[in-house]
Amino acid sequence: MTESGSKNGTRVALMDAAAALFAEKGFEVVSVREITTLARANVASVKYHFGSREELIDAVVVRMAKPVNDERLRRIEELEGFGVVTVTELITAFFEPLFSQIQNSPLSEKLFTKLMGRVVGDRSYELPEEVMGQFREVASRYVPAFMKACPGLSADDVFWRIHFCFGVLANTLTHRDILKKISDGKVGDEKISVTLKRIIDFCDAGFRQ
Amino acid sequence: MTESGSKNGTRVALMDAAAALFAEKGFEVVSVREITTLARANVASVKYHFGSREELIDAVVVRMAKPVNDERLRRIEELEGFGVVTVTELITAFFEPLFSQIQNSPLSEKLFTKLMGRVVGDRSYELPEEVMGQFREVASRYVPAFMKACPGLSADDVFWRIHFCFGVLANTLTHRDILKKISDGKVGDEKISVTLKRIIDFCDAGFRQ
DNA sequence: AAATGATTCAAACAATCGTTTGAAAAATCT
DNA sequence: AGATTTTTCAAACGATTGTTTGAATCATTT
Repeated sequence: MTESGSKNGTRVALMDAAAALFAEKGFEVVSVREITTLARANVASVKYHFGSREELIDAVVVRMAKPVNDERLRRIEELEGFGVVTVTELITAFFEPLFSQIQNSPLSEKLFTKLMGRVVGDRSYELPEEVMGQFREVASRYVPAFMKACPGLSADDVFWRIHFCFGVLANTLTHRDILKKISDGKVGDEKISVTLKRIIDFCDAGFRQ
Repeated sequence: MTESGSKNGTRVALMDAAAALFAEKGFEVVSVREITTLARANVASVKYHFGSREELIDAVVVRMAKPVNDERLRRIEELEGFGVVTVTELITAFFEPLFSQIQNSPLSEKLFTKLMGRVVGDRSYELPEEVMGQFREVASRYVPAFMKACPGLSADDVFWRIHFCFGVLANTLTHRDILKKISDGKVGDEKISVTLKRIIDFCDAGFRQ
């Protein structure tokens, strides 16, 4: 047996435990022993199933990112089939796939969201090459589409604004709970789909200025 | 001698070295020995001058944040003296003070910017209580001002959009170098004042929608 | 110059880190 | 059933972590 059969109990338990801890604390500050303890597995199981701590992180990140980038490609293909594409449509097609797997995830909505924020925004570790490749492909499709949708803008402007959209997204997903603090608990309780709508509207207005 | 005389050589050398390393790598992943080595000081000097690693981080963060929040208060006071205040003015008054000390800093513009991004955006460590207090005071002045400047918006909307502005700011400052990568080196070389103008324009449009 | 206080230093502290070992246990195959 | 492979496990590996010690050195004061 080599791949994702039904009896990979420990393997997925490790990934699930790691995902929950990474979401809460960040990739760099979670120890192998924390993960194995939460997963009720032996310390050595990480080395056995993944090779190293770093490769466990990679596996968790790939599991999060792969379906996202796949659907991003699917959606822009669909969009461009219809002819003219607007900035609003591009931003939506780029952001919405982030949550397509939220139901299939072993994580709660809160943790899923937080981990996704770290995956797209935390650059204190290096993205696995597999994800980098996916992202390069996504970028090669979306960047020209943004250019075409904004004929008045220079390449500089487009790149910067895409970067800003990333910022809004990553920070909001990772630190959605902070809003409750700075608003004395009055703001911040809503489903991620509602928040995503806010994010898209904000980025859309910022992008189109 | 107790405070900031001329012969606090080691103390400020430690803070400068720590600041540079925190900027490059983040607060959590820099060891005391890295800091003392860069500062050409003994390992024990951190304990002697600051008490602990955590308190050294606090000292560095306070040194960054104090002048920022002071000038934020000064500027909103000045603004409100003139009567009606616009969103654009508020965002500008909130963002520009981030770089008022960039010339006085021992760090390069690049590192200063990156560290400032981490100070405002990295929540993997707890802000020192002193900075939290400053920030609560700043928020108590700016949030109502934003409310008043946007009479049509609910409190929820205002809080969320302020949060989004934070996201753009923190992510852009911390990861300004990433833009060079994703644009194949064609975009990303400009003074921080130019980038700040972009950020303010983006946030302004996003806020006012 | 002698005394006092502030600072530096090499060395070691206990704790934790990711990783490795080799044998026991479990599952699978012949 | 026996043989073989896969998986688990307790224990220990060397390296690194933040912190602590106590004596040596420096600066300042009496």
